Amino acid sequence: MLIDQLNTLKAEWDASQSGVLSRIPLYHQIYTALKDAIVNGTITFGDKMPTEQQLVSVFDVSRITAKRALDELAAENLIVRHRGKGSHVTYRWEPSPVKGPLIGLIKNMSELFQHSSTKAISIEKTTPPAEVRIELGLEGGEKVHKVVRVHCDEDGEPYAYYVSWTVGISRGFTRRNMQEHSRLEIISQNGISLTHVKQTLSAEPATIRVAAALDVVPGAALLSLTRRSFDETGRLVDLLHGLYNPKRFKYLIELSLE
Amino acid sequence: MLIDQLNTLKAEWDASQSGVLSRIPLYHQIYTALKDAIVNGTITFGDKMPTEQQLVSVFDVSRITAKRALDELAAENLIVRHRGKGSHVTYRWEPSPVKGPLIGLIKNMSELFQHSSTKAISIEKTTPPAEVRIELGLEGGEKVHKVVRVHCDEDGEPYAYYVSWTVGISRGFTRRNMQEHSRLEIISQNGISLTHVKQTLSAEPATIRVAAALDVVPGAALLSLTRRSFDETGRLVDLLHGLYNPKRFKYLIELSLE
DNA sequence: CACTATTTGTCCGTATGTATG
DNA sequence: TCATACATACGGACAAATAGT
Repeated sequence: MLIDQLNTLKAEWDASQSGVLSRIPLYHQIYTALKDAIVNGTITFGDKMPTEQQLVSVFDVSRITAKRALDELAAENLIVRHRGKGSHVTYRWEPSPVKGPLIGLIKNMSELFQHSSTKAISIEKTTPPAEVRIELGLEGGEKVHKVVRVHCDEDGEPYAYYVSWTVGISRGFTRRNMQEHSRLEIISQNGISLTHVKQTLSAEPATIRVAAALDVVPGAALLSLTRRSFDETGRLVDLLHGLYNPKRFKYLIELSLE
Repeated sequence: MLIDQLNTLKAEWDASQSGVLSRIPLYHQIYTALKDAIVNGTITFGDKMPTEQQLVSVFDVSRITAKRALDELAAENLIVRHRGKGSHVTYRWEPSPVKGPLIGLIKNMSELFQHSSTKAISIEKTTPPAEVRIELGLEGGEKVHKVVRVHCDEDGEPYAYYVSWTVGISRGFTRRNMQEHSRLEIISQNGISLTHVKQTLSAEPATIRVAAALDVVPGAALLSLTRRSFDETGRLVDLLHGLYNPKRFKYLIELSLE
């Protein structure tokens, strides 16, 4: 490992020495910094790790602390340590190919629908929670269509979890019908034309329920999409909340600049 | 605070009890869970906090640990504590779902730049990790410009963490210059015209370093953006990886349908 | 008014983990 | 390896303020 690479690690380490990080043990912070460099391929197989003395001088810690950081890497078989020779990386980095469906704007939605299978978990007419009720402009006990779905890719692996609330639907929201037609098609069949859409993308941790459906651990980071669809009068008729497994799904935006 | 709200917190806490988080003190983890509930408005002004004994039984910790979590909240003036009465929330939550800036397509970038302050953590020429090296088509030891930045909103709260790798830059990547000009402007000044951009949006958990910079818990779900910028010959010249705190930042897409 | 349960404040001792020199 | 210091976490004990019976 080059000394300036080490200084780079130190610089970023210094910049983040506030808040939560200060509560984490020093040796573990150094261990993490070095581990990141190894698993990212910045230091590759066979490279020499910084010596304990280098870590002592660069990170300004005691030798025991530096030693422990390296020991933990050795315990994970990321490096090997030899007296007189130093520590060397044994982890072989391999590029991870990106797979899974990519989605762009809403036009691609129907295409996406063809290349993936949808499983409706629940279709019901019920009273929405307060947040949703206010957004849809509903009275107290009014019921609307709630649909929970899971999308799977070609291999049958789940990658998306949807919860949607739709007002003004009188027919078509049946399990059989939703296997053949997309939700937007059914809304259109009910005489509602959606003219305006607002989407926000964000991220949120997986709840236990969603984690089980998407085959991830609870608390895992998920890409989240909130789509508000308005009709020609500007009324919100459809509220969609989508959660995506980032391993199997990415949101692609491609643009040319002039 | 209702007991089932507390159990919800505990469930989320359990879910994230793997990996990095376990190195953070118990009292601080509980403190964070409660603080999130307060600043998110789950528990609002005047509400009663869980008692020390409730925390003890729900989180299965000693009273000292539970007490310290509440004491830290009191030290931040988020709650007040009284003998015999319990602890009550003094923080007034205002319902602004998105405090930070909203961003759409790349045209808004310069505008975004004006409404937020940028802090460059490190600017240097170094050898990138293998992943980046392959994408940029570099030989083994070649060095490129690496810039790590943090964006803050009007209140000075950090909401974005950027790491960028740029090839073919000979001048202008200095700390002073980057305070006045955006990175894309400097690239343009170097005679490189970016004609094509590919962006993918995804989600990933915060590393301890990023967590510290963005003032979130390690492992928290972050919105991630990867932007690949190409010049007129189709060569990748800039690789940007952005991480956004979803509490302060959402990616808005607004479209009209025909 | 006393009595009691609740809830926080303060103190003790002990064990373990972290970090230095 | 040793001695030292500090932080974390546990269990327990008692005191003091509050609210209800």
